[in-house]
Amino acid sequence: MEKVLPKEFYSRKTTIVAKELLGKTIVRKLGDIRLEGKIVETEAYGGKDDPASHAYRGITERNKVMFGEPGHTYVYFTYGNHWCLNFVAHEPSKPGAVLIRAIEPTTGIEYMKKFRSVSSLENLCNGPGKLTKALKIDNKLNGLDITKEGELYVVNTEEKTFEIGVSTRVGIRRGRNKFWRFFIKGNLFVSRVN
DNA sequence: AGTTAGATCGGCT
DNA sequence: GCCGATCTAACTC
Repeated sequence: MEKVLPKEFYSRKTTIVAKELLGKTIVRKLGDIRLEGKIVETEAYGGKDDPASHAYRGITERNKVMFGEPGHTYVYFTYGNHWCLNFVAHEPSKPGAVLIRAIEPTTGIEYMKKFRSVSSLENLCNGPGKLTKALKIDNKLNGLDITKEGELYVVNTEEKTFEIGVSTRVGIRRGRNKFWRFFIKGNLFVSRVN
């Protein structure tokens, strides 16, 4: 049996969860198709303390899941054609979510390539908009419980030792002073090197 | 190798 | 209206 990460895993400080998610495996089920990838890059987004976060200005129809139960997805649309995948993770009564920025594809690679119409493995999932397309993730998966074995969940894969890199976040205007981006050092599938 | 336009949705200083 | 937690394709150098 698989060890699905429980709700308690996500019920901690958002930055801690972002770091802890590195090396874990995302499982995406599409009927009989099974897609998997190892998380190699994440970013933490907070609440009132974080001007870069959607939750900064309080609760809205779009961001309300960031204020809800940890261990659910927050999927949103941006720049006209891109979906971004987040996992809700925070301490009680504080909003927060972890943006999945890159994964290393491990299972179902041929399907992912087809969904993205690219042939290069390195460029398959090395960016937030790319991995959602490869895994066929869109707003239908918003608010999904990822602590249960369903269409999408995260399993605790073998602990391997790796060095964690830390940097400022990517592609934001405000909140550039925070070092809330985490990635596996030296991993080929990280979206960019700082 | 590096830069730029275009795509085109939803939530707001 | 406008701008964003982006990516691709199509250009130029």
